[in-house]
Amino acid sequence: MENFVNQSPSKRLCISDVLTSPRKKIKVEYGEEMTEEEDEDAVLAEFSHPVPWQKIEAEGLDLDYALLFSKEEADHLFKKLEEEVMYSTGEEAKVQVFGKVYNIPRRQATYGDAGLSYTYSGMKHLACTWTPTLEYIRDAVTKTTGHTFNFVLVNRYKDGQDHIGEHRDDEKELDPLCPIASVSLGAARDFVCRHRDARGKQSCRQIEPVKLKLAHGSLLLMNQPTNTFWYHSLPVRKKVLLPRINLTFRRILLNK
DNA sequence: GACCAGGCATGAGT
DNA sequence: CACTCATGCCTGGT
Repeated sequence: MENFVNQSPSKRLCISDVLTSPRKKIKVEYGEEMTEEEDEDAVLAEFSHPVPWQKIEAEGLDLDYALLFSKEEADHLFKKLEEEVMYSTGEEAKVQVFGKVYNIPRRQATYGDAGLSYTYSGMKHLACTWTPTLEYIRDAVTKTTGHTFNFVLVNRYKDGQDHIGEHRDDEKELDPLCPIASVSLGAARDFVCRHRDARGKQSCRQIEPVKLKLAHGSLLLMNQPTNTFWYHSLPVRKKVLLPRINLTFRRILLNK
């Protein structure tokens, strides 16, 4: 546990904890200065309260972590997603690894702008049209980060047995200028990142893995060039008994 | 018992 | 064409 990144909320905020909002930089301290611009825009104001971001950096790794939703709002969003999201079944829920076909150890769904599709792990997935709750969360992420997204991959882990193995989100069809924004709802889960050169028996480098606990209502931004050099996974955690829903918002390049 | 790292030995993508 | 490498499970260590 000792090499987990310290995510204690009591962490003292400092001047470097600054977020670039769509319109301007917002100081992190509470008792923020409200500008005329924000005053006018109630919708923006809803999510432009100072979010205390935590920057997580290592060689070739650049993450931003924050709590985006209160417990109450996150509870509500989780419940709505449980009602709205329809997950893949049958062939769409299988994956081929080392020549063998398996059912994926989680439930998965793809939503996004009309006509979009996303290919990963050799499978092409057509996006369903956005649900109201997915649009709401997407817009909250956009207001907080200044990035727009046209696609979301939904992963539901029913308990600590459900998981995802080490991989990179390095698909060619992703817009390299846009980070992947990962929203967590439900049970907190460990999230492990490993540098590509520190994997395997004859790994050429000794680089410590970066471990995070992704909390209910949190947002993790995976900035460039993280996905070029670092693999990430959500390992099995036998003691976790409750479900978690993860939304990874992405920008897919058109006409690809 | 929980967790982790390595092996897998086929096949798709570049 | 000759590579690289895998969003999975299993096994044997700690």
